[in-house]
Amino acid sequence: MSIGQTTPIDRDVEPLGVDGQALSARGLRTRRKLMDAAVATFAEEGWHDASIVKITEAAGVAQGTFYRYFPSKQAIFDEVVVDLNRRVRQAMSEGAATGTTRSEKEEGGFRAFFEFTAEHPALYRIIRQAEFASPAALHLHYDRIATGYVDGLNEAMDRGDILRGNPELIGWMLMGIGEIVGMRWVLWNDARTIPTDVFDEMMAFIRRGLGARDDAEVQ
Amino acid sequence: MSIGQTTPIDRDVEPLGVDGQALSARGLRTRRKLMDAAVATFAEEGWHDASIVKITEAAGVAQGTFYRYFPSKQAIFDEVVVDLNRRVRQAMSEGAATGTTRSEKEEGGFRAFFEFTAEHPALYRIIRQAEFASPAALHLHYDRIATGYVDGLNEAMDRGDILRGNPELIGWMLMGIGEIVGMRWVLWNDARTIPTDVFDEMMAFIRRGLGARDDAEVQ
DNA sequence: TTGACAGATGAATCACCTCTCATGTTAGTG
DNA sequence: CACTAACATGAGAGGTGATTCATCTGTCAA
Repeated sequence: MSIGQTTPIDRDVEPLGVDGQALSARGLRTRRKLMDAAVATFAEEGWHDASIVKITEAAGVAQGTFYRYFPSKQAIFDEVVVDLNRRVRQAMSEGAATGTTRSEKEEGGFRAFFEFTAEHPALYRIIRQAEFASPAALHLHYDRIATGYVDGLNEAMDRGDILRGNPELIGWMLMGIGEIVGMRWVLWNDARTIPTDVFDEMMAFIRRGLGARDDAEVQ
Repeated sequence: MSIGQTTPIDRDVEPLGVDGQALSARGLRTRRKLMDAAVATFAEEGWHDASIVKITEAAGVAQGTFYRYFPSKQAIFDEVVVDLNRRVRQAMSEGAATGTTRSEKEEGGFRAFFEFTAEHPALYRIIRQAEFASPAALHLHYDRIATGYVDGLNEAMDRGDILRGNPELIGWMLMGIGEIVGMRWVLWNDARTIPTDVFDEMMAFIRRGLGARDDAEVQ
């Protein structure tokens, strides 16, 4: 892969109850219901208005049940961020893997990102919350995505496919472009995906910025 | 100016009290104290933790006084966003005006943006809040900055200084790059300004992306 | 100096929140 | 089929928040 996720996507660990005990199948099911409800509720209502009452209502469990699985509202929020981050990187990685040429792979990652944005607007809304709700989770989210770009960029530079430069900076710039274009043309348009002409021009800008040479089959 | 604010910066209107009455010099002073306190408090504590109690305490007035000037917490937040937006665009516009060549002007706007970010971290923190606290204000913030780019980009295209393309898209991409690079290298580094090498490489990436021809005196 | 009114006050209201806990329920095992 | 450990419940304890309002104070024109 050229420019996309190459670092392996971290796997879920089987979660425990607050008491540190392993969970039964039933417990696991309840915990998942709470996670799903939390994603939806945080995305719709925001950190503060997403109360435990609303989350547990959406999950169809009692308030007390929440505290069998998460020590606090903060804890479930952090886990939601990590979970969404893992999923978007997974999607980008898979998107990049579909192409054969360097350029196709590059585009595949971006396209996957925009599709994920369209299907999970929660990602955006929750990440923006994280500035205050959980700065550490926010940091981690951006860092992990940027890091995902670095290996691919280094390889592309080694092959002479793009100009040599600071891969971290380039990774962050690509992320910034993707984020703002996704917000403007996917989220705000309430679109299933980004308009073709916008996507194409964006990719052309990026290719010129990277100093990309013409396409070549990768590997 | 080439790529920077060209649309005139909207001026403040003299504000009124909640009852619609004009304010005396004393009232104006109190209102300003509340605005300043609100910027600082929203930036430090976030939308929800920035209570009216804390804002009025920071301003040195009683809780009740707040409601003589703002009908609600929401109202002062919106006004804070509009105010910061006006100030950052002002700064970018002035930064762009210092250069003589197209390229210098282009850089001047970005540099001013990063300096503003370093001096007023509140902008970032408050804008991210706005996703939930005031989506309309968020929308307006980004739209106004993007619009500011459009005229400059159109002129540069007409002169043949940069490749022809969708100026709105380009404006948004530049904004996305500035925002994320500012977050990573100014805010997170707690830096007085962006490192030179990062800034230079960012500008080089942008110039290539724009398809900029070599420098020429503007006008 | 005084009258009038804009400006300022802060206790009180009502709403809602997180988190705890004593108690009830479920499901799988011997 | 009884037992028991894991699971689930929801009422409330203990807080905090936005907003209102009856009342007081400062200022300035006459």
